[in-house]
Amino acid sequence: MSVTIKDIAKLAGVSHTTVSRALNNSPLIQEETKERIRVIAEQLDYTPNYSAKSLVLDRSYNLGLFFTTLSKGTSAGFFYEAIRGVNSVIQDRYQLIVKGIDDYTSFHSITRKSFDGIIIVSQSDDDQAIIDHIAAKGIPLVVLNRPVTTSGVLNVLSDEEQGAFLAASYLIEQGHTRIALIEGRQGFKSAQNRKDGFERAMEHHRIQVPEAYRMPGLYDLESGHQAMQQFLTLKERPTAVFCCNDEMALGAMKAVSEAGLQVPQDMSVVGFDDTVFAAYVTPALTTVRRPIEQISKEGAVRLLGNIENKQHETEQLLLKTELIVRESVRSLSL
Amino acid sequence: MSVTIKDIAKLAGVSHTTVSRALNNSPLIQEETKERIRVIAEQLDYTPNYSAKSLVLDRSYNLGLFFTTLSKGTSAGFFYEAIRGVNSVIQDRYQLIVKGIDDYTSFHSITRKSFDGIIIVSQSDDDQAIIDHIAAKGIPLVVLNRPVTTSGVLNVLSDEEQGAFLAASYLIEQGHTRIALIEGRQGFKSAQNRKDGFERAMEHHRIQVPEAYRMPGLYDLESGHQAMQQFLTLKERPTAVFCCNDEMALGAMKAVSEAGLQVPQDMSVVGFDDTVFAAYVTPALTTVRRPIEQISKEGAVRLLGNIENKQHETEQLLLKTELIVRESVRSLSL
DNA sequence: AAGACTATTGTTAACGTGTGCATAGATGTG
DNA sequence: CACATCTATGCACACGTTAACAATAGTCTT
Repeated sequence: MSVTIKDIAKLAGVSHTTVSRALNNSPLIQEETKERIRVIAEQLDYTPNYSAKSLVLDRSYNLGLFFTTLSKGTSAGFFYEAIRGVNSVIQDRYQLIVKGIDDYTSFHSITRKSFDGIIIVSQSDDDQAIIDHIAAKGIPLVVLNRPVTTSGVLNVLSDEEQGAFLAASYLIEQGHTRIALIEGRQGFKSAQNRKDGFERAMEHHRIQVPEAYRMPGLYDLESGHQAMQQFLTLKERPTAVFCCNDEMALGAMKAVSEAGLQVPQDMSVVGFDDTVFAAYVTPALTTVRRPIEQISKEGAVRLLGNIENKQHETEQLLLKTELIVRESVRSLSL
Repeated sequence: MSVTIKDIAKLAGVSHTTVSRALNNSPLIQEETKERIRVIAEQLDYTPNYSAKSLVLDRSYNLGLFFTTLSKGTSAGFFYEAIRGVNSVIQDRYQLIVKGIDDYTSFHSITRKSFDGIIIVSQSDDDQAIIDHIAAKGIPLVVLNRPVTTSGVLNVLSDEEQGAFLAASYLIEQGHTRIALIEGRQGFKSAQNRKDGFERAMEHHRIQVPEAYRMPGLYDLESGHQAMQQFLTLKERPTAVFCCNDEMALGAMKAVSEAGLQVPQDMSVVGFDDTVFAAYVTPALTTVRRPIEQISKEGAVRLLGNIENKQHETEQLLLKTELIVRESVRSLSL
C-alpha cells in the first residue's frame, strides 16, 4: 500500500483537499499549514499517483518520440543525438516514450489522453499517415528532419539540399569533373534532398554525370562498399564520389583500399552527416555537418511551448548545414 | 470530448459494466452481446483511457529503460542496439520510457505505480544507488551489462573479462611482448573487467607491462588518440596496444597514421565491442564482439516473465564474448 | 455592532474503468 | 410445482486526485 493524500490528511488533521492544495502550492492555503503538510508528506515519502492526476487533469505527462523505424535504416549516431537533444530539454517534466513508427499496426492507441505531445523524427514520406492521424487528433506535434506542410504542425529541419550542393560544388572547385554519386535509401526524404543538391551543383557547373556513375545505396556501410566496388570496375573511373552519408563513405573508402588504391590520391570521397568517427578515419573524411542535436533541441523547445501556451506558432525552422573540409578530397587544380 | 464506455453503453442499451466486461472479453457476457458492443466501439473509434485503467488496475503499462548516462560516455552504437533489442521484445504491450540515470535529481518519483518494470543498462558501480531504490520499492528489475548481486534482481551480461583475456592472449600468441593498454572510463565496471582480463593474460604468460605502457582513457575517440600519441613518444615503443573499446582503437589508429606509421606493420591494435564500423576501417579492426542486442532481448524477455508470473527467477545470465580476428594485428612469430 | 468582505478550510462530485455483490430470468430437479 | 442452480446483467462503490461550491471564522467599514 502506498501513501496517499488521505493518509497525510489524517495525520495533519485536515481534509484531503487541503493536502492537495498545499502540495500544489495553492495560494488559498495558509503558509504554515502548507509547511506542516509538506513535512508530513516528506516523512511518509509520499509520491503522487500520476495515473490519478492524469485522469482528472486530462494530461498524460508523456511525450512521444517516434522514429520512422528502429529496426532498419536509422543510423545509430543519428538516433543517439536525437534522443540526447530532446532529453536535454524535457528534463523531468515529462516521460519520454521512444517508438518506431513501423512497429505500430494501428495508430488507434495514439490519443490526446496518452500523449501530451509528440515529436516525429521523420525520414520517409510514408510517415505522412501518422502525421495526419496525430494532427487530426489535435495532439501538439513537431516533425523533425523532413519538410512537412500539414497545417498546425511545427517543423524543424536542416537544409540538406544546400549541404549537398556545397559538398558537390567543392568537388568541382577542386578540379574534379568525373564525379559519381552513391544515393541514400530509397523512400527517405533525405536521400532525395541530397541527390537534388548534388544534381543542382552539377547542372550549375554544366557537368555531365553518366548513368554508370550513379549507384543506389541503403545508408549502410555495406551498400557504400558495394557501390564503390562497382565504380572501380569501370573503364573510365570517376575521380571523386559523393556519398549520401558518412557510413556509405566509410564503406566506399574500404573498397578503395581493398583494391590497392588510396584515398584521396586515387579516389576522392565526401560524405554527409559528420558522424563522430568522420574526423578519425584515415584519411579524415570531408563531409557535411548537420546540427541534429540542435534540431531536436529546437523541436522539443517548440513543442513544449506549443503544449503550454496552446498557441500554434506554425512555422518551419530551417537550420543551415556546413561543409567540413578534411583530407579525403584531392585537389586536381594544381 | 473522447468517447467512453458509458457512451457505448448508452448506444447499446446496456450498463457500462457490461461494456467493460465485453471489451475485456469476460466469459460472463453472452457472445452476441459482446459482438454487438464491439461493433459499436469500433464505429465510435473508442480507445480506452489508460490513466483510468492504470488507476484501478494498479498497472502503469510503462517499462523504464535507464542508462547510466545519456549525455556523456555512452556510445551511440551501444545505446542504439540496447533500445532495439528491448523494443523488439515488448512490441505494443508496454510503453518504453528512456531515461538517463544522471538526469534524476531524486529517485523519489520512481514507484510501483509509475513503472511496471525497469531495465537498467548499467555501466557504472554508481548505479547501485538506483538499483537499491528500485529493489526496495519492489519493482521488477533487470540489470544489463554489469554484474550485480542484489537479491531479487535479474542480471544479464557478457563475460567481458574473458573477452579481454582472449584478445590479449591473441596478441601474445602473435609474438608480441611489448604490449600496452588504453583503459576504459574510470568508474565504469566494463573498464575494470576488461583491464582484469588483460592483466590475467599478461600474468598467465608472464609478461611484464611497464607503467609507461598504461594510459587512462574515456571510451571516446579523442582519448584513444591522445593515449597512442603518448605511446609513440616512448623510446622503447610497444608493438601492440589493447584498447578497451573500438572508439579508442579508432582514435589510436588515427594517431599512428598521423605519425607517418602504419597499422599493423609498425603498430598492432585491438579493440573491444565490434561496433559496426570495426570491419570497415582500414585496416579492419581485430576486436571482441559482445552480444548487446541479445543481452537486451534476453533481459526484456526475463523482465516480462517476471512481471507476469511474479516468480523471481533470480539468476544471472552470462553470455560469451567472441574474438573477431581481422587485420589490425601483425604476427611477429614468422 | 451589524453587515459586508476576506481568508482559510471542508464537502462533495467528478474523471473513466473494473469488480464484488445483488438481481432477475431461465433452466434443471425430484 | 417448489426449490435450487446457473446465466447474464446491473448497481454501487472503489482507485487517488482536483475543483466548484459551501461553510466558518475573523476583519473591516461606517
